[in-house]
Amino acid sequence: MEQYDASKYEKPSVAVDLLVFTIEDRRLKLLMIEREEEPFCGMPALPGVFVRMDETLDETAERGIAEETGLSGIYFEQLYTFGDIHRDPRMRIISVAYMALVPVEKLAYKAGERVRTAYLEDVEDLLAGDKEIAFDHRKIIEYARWRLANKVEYTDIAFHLVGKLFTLPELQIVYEVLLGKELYKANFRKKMADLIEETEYMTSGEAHRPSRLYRRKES
Amino acid sequence: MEQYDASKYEKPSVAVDLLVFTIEDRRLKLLMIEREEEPFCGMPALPGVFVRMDETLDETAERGIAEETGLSGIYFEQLYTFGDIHRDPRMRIISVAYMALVPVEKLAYKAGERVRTAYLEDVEDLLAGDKEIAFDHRKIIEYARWRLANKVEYTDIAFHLVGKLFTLPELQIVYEVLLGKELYKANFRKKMADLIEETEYMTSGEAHRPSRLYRRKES
DNA sequence: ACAATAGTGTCTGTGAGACAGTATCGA
DNA sequence: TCGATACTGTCTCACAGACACTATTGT
Repeated sequence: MEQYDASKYEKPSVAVDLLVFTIEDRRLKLLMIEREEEPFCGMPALPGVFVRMDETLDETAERGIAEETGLSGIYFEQLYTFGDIHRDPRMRIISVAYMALVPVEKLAYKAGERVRTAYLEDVEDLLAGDKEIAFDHRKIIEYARWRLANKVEYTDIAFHLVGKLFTLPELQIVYEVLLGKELYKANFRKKMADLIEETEYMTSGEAHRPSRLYRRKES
Repeated sequence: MEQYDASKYEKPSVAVDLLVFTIEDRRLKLLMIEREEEPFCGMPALPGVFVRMDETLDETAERGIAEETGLSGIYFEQLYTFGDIHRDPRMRIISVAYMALVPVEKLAYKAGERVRTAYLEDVEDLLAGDKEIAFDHRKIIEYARWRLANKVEYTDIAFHLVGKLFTLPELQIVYEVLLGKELYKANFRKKMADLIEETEYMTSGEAHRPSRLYRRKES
């Protein structure tokens, strides 16, 4: 890095692209926007914001999430950085992709106050077929989808897609959607046993046996 | 991203920092350089290069690896992007960290022709104590160390740290060093059985039973 | 013969997978 | 009572862990 005065050279722009995932009606959904300008006008795209000089990448991501959803304090993590030269045909933009996970109730709660026109799109539908997606965002979404399926197997990431209190059938649906396959409830409960704590609460009002509510064990 | 003309604003510089790992004498080693300028003059640092406008991030990483080691075609992957505001006290530099893995024989072979003064440092020694490391490179190295230990458990990443032909005891050492614990050879061999193929070759010349050479199964 | 390392056979416990059964609500 | 979903008990099988044993080289 020595012998190189960076200020003399042309620099790329740096942006953060956001993948806000949630689960609704047993389907994985992603927050998308419809582009209203060229290039890729009219096509679905990931929401994104440019990195400002006075904020870290994580702060940029937080700001972007707040702008799109009105929410703060939700779970997010850096995904990958995409740096192909012409990924944006206008100019060189390096994009640091961030993935956020929100329980759908939180998202619904803030939907009315949303600043920009963002909508939830079914991820499997979006990726199926050859539907066009702006920029290299298809690749980004495919990578995130893959990472999500992977991480659910060896981390507790699924808990970010349910609320503070949840039933085991509800949590099981999250796992099933992310893994793309059905699980046996008996085995699922055994596997989760060490990660959760019973509460005294039960669901009610539905035409079948109520379900106990659990919380995540802190440990 | 609309309504924002990036060209009007000040932009950060983007660099690629490199973590070239190898295993030597049953220890994990990392290619480091000694800084010869302020800031952090005299301190160990990761080699790094700035991203040029006409190359992707992967190409930047390849170029950097070639500059430091003279090698091309070795395994590398993007690690994480570090974007703290003052991680470089001179100016805003966003760093995309890349991790490369090389069998030590390859590195030794090219050591004579090295362009810059880089040297191998024992990673555990480097991270132990409070030895100072330039920039936020300690954090980057710790993250890479953690990721390596993690990935060895659920990927085939360890194979990149041995040559095309290797003995099972040799491969086991790689696993043991990355995991930081000893393994039982009988169990290790069973676990590897599906991933490797016997060759007709054996080691020779050492004062004990020769060892069969294997290669990675393509499958 | 001995030191040193390579390689094998086998027992055990744990945990995933599979499935059949019981429990409890509203209608 | 019935439909629907919540929840439990238990069998099997694969595999990780542990350990004791045998094999083959150079000196």
